[in-house]
Amino acid sequence: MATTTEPQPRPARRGRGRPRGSDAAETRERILAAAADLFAETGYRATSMVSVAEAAGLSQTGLLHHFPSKELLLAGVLARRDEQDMAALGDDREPRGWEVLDALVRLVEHNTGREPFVRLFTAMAGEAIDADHPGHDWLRQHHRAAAEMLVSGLRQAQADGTCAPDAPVERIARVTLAVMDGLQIQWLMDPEGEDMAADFAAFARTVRERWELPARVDG
Amino acid sequence: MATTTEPQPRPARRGRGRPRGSDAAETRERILAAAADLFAETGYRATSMVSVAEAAGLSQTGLLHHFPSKELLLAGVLARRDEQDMAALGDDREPRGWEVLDALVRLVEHNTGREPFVRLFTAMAGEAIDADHPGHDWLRQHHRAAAEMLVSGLRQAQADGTCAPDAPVERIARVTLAVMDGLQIQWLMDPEGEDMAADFAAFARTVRERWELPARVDG
DNA sequence: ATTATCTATAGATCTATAGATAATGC
DNA sequence: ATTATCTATAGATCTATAGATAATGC
Repeated sequence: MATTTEPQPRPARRGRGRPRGSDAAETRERILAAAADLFAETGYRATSMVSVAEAAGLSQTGLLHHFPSKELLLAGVLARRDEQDMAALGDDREPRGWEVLDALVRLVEHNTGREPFVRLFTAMAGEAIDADHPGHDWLRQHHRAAAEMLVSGLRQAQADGTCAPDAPVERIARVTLAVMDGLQIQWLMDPEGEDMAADFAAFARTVRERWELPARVDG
Repeated sequence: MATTTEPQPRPARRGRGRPRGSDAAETRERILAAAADLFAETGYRATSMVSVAEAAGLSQTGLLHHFPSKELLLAGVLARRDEQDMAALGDDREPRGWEVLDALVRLVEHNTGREPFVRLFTAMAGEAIDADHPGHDWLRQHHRAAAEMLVSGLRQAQADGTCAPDAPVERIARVTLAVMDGLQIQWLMDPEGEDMAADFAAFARTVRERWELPARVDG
């Protein structure tokens, strides 16, 4: 069931010229929101510009005025997604030891409430593996950034003695992100049935149990 | 880089009627192999029947003779994938306690050598989340079967006392499969760089360390 | 007669360009 | 003058049907 993207009836027949009170920024945002939902459901390649235009309530050429090509539209959608991701992470951005893991747990909890957002990522993770996909670099960048955040947090925990020095931090990072991505797929297949937040939190707990050291009481 | 699917030059100009020595079964297999690779790279929806026909070395209508619609072609590809999966698991099919986990570790190792196969699954996992996708039920079935295999193995381990009775077997199953799926994405993004078999084996070890009990020595 | 292939083609798309038109902003 | 929208349309596809033709198998 498409929650978000019923093809908006264009606000009255607009006819030719520029409509009274049209707002470029607002239209752009409407387009990006519609495109994000459609790319999330059907993927980038299988989504037509016409369907995006319809969902955003303008003609296909109206859409092309704001985004001159489909590829530029994707770029816009992905950039917007990154901004939203930043906003969701908030202060959790800079890693402070084990708190990176807590931040991820909070992020997964937060994602529970924004299915279309998660769906967009999963759709991209599926189709942008192909090196020729216009979202390929974005996906690589996204993975790299997430891994670096986790690794640098864990390294910091090792530095201040709260994480075992022999913990394989890079492996832990890769597996942790794999759990996140994998649980998202399962959750999207059955959003009512699966509790991905609880599963991920439980996984995070086992990681800590395995590698956390008691904080030194010095000073 | 497409490893597998260079558009096969059709074996000489074939012209109209039935070619001498044509073999339906062999042609079908050639088609399915080509389609699997293309669906794996570009996804189902974005792959055209013409491209499949070219890769298999016949005309588009020749392809339609063997698979009367694109949807039936997908069904054929997925059925073939399941058969190959069965073959790869072999005797590991029936779960015997902790051995299910070993079987999965072996499967991941095996998958390291068949990138297109893994790619097909990941592509489907991405696009078939959409309930309208013709592969949706297959994906659900695939997940269910995998989870059931793991769960029943772990339950058996609990029954014979080698797994802690309070182990959350269903959660362990979900997280384990999530790790598999997630590592596949990372590996496909960089098949040289990532060692998904080692990562998964390490994860499997931590699961056992956490929940395995020493076998009772009775009898 | 059945089967495996092809050519020709219909009918729907799909992306993008060209150019008209009406509102905004200097 | 610039901007936001539209109509019209070109040129590529894309799936599928109709029907011809040559080999196979009874």
